[in-house]
Amino acid sequence: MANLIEKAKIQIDSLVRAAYKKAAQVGTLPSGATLRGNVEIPKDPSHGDYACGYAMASAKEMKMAPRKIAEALLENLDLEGSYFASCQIAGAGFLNFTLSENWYREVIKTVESEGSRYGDIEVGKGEKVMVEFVSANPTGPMTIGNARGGVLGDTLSSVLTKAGYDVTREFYVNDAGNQVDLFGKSIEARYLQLCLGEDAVEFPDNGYHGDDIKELAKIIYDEHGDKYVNMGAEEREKAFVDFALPRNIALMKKHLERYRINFDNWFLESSLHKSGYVKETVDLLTEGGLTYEKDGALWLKNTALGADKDEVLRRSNGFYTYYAVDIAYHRNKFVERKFDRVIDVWGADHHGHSIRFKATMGAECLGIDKSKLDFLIMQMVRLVRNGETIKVSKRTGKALTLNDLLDEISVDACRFFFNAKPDTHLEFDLDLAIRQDSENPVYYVQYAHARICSLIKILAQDGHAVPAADDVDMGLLKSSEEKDLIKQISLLPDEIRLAAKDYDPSRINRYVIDLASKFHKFYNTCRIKGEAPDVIGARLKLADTARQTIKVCLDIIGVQAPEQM
RNA sequence: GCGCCAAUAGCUCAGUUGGAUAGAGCAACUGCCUUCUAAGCAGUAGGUCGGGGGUUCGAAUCCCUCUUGGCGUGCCA
Repeated sequence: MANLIEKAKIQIDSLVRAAYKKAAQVGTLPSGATLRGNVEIPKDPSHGDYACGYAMASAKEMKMAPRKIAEALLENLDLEGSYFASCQIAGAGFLNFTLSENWYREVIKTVESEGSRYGDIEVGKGEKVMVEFVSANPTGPMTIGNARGGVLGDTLSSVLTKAGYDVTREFYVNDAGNQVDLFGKSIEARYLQLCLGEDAVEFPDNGYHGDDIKELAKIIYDEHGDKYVNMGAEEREKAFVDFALPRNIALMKKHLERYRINFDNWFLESSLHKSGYVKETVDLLTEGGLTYEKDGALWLKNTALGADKDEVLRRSNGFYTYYAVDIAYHRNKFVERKFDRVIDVWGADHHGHSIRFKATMGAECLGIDKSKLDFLIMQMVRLVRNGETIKVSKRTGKALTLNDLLDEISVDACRFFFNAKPDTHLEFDLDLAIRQDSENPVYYVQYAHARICSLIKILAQDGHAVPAADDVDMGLLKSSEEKDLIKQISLLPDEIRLAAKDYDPSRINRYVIDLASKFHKFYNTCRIKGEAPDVIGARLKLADTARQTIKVCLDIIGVQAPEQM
């Protein structure tokens, strides 16, 4: 449960503070100054393992040259028994620290004792968090956009779990409202076309043109023939929706499971209507003086809450808008289910909505603390095929579905690919993705894992088991490749912290690629078989520690860690 | 028009939240397997960090402005 990086940084901070105290007592530095600045890991290894810029940051207050301050601090620095072997002054006044054996042992021992829980930290303090994601319309199959949102939401949930939050994954099912009516009308039109001929019925404006709608009509037709032709339209549409919607929802569940996403909860929009919760919520807003009527519709005074425009809550035909339902849904999340924090993973096409919606959440009468609602806005996926951008749209039915995608690309490759930084536009080149097998970085990482497994197996045959950390002489791990690998391993808990703080699970991808790279370098430089027994033990232990850490990362991303490739 | 997001090597992207000489992976070129997995490693080459101002010891990073691209601005969701 320890964040190794923080441990090291905190230790440097207290070591330097102690040094300052001593220097002030001796009189080489002015007393009473507050030491400022922070500890970092320099990107250039020749600048030490850890570095701090206290001397520069304090120069103004102490009215001394940064280098002079650094010298005074160094003179009074006592590294005895610490994680650090030495400290040097460099550049404008940086204090550069070099790690000691104590530290390397600490890392190996931490991974050994924490195992699959390595990387777990406690910043979340058990807070109840909901991550709502995918929430695709059940009127059709999930698209490539849902593939991205799915991985982001799922991986973010895993990251937050490791960061110590109590996470609930939720899928919001839009099983009511306009688009469901349109769904029914679309099936109806296809059905009647089957019964009466292509030209007998006009397809509704804005209807769903996808082949999946035709298939649904065909299934109904095959089973029931033309028995619905003479039925009243309303009754018929309802029958079709009652048949097709649960079927589509079941299919989404199945496809998401294939994609290794399992939701804790599937929340039905219709439940909010049935229980009267939508009406109750809108009434609250009216009582709070935040609504008005215009042209027969009920409006929300969202501008009074800081938004750039007002919103319709109830249309003149008496139906509630998605906006009203969304307010009710979020009131349910916070007020009824008492989540400490809610994260909605939305596409960039809902960005404007998210800003206005956040303003609405500030309405006092709702009893919600709007700062507890966060959005993870992900940019759109541009699908490219044969060098051409394909416009993704469910309405026109041209979208590539998630399930079709998984027929062509492995789940591992797909999950790894889509776990990219949320705020960049992602270009998905289908031709490239299909032949991505040996090119995809996911295989680079998996290969490292398989290599280690094989290594351990072969050495076991020679009678060399992976030793316990206490039986390893850390002093034998002295090459830069070995040290770099241990240092990389030590970063994981801090990566979890940052990924959780920034809602950026793609950090784990970058981290584990780096980790695999450090391992491959170690593997090529440091041989194991044929070395002296204590060297074999130390290196085997290091390799196994790397293996465990890779496994933890792949588990977070939802990618398999193969034992052989 | 207004709002939000972006722009870094030929391509896809990093850049530890203001730090030291801007980094990887693909693609190109050169080496390394009779020894633990070559799906790997080492090396070469590739840059006006979209343009211009400003803030300071110090800017790819913060502020202003312009350019280009994406998304939004519905009694759709």
